[in-house]
Amino acid sequence: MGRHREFDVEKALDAALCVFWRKGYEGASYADLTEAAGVERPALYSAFGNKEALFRKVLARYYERYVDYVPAALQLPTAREVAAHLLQGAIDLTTRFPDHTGCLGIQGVLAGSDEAEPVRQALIEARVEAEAQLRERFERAKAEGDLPETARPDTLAAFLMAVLHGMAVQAKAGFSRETLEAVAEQALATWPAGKGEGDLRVRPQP
Amino acid sequence: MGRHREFDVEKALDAALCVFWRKGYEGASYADLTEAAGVERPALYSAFGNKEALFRKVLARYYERYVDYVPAALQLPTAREVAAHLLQGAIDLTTRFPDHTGCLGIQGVLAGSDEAEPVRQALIEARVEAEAQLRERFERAKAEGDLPETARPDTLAAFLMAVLHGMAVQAKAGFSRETLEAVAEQALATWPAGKGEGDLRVRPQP
DNA sequence: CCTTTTTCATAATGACCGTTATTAAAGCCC
DNA sequence: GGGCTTTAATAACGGTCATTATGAAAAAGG
Repeated sequence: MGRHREFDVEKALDAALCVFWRKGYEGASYADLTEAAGVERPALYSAFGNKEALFRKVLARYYERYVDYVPAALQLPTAREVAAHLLQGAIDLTTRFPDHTGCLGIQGVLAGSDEAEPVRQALIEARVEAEAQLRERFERAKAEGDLPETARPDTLAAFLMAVLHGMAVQAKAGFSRETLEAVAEQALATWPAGKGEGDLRVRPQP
Repeated sequence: MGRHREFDVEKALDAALCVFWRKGYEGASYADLTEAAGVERPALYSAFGNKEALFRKVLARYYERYVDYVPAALQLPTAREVAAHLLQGAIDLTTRFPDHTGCLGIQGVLAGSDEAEPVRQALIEARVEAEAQLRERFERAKAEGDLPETARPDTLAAFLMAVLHGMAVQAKAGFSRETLEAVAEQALATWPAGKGEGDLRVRPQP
């Protein structure tokens, strides 16, 4: 029983996602959030809890709906394809929307006040977990022979994450998709070749 | 004539530098700044102007005193040495101080409120200028033959900057110096060889 | 229809933000 | 040493922050 909720929770979350993406966790105020969502303050609190809880819900949504290329990439057959797909996916994500470029997981809280420390740690943990998945995938690739015996899966994972993070910083600075694709290609040029892999380009032509 | 200033302006700037480095521009409050500097609020205002002016002074100091390895690197004889020195310098800078890791130029304002937009743009411009200097250096290297004719100086500059930014993000997340050195080595593994350059390691052993 | 329950909107909360009067203290010139 | 200038310290400024009390509006049950 009781009154029905009038606003669309999904749309409100999407609006909050955009605001956090653009301004980061601490840079986004409730004035921004309520204006974007078209919903009054108490409605956001009753629906999502406080600001940190709202951000965590938004972050989960972000990973589900925008960073879904990561699990997809991890299932590709070779380590090189995994890396190439991750790079291309990150470029798409960080440059697709002109009004909120970059990556929420990076610019959410890179540095901030003590009050934002839990959120900052949450973002770090998410990145660490992603890197661990990547390392495990490359260990498998090494076992399967599509990475050479001399390859270091942990280093490759850390390197790839560094390039991804750096491209996210550049995307937030307004870099073009073309520039980022050149960066990705250069990153892949370093990629150790497995058995019978000679073509080192991002998207091999037939 | 008039009363002499009692606090050390240089030390106050150093203190503010540390605070901004740790918490970013908007994350640092005047309560933090005055406590770190041991100086009351009005003294900071009369000596440096408002928060943005203080940050810009701090940023200039940061480049002078901490990022001085960049102009030094640009004068090295080969493009590869330039890249290697930049990578090593960034690793040193971003991991040397355990209480303020990462890079002020990155985590100062990556994303923030509208009020921080001018500072954000200033940081972007500084990075763009650094990348332009790097590109020019690599163009010279190409002309001098220590980069091959197929090399793209703009791409190499953007790639190197991406790796540097990514390492700064990782350093702020607490990554160890050893990990970052492995990342740097992997980044250099792709480096296009000039005439008679075969050794692609970061620090060649005798 | 009336009560109950939930949501809505208005507006207020205390705390902290960056910034600045205001007043007292300290040093130089005449 | 008095007048003048600059700095120091206290305390306040208006504004915005995240958060919430309050009461009206709306829907369901009995």
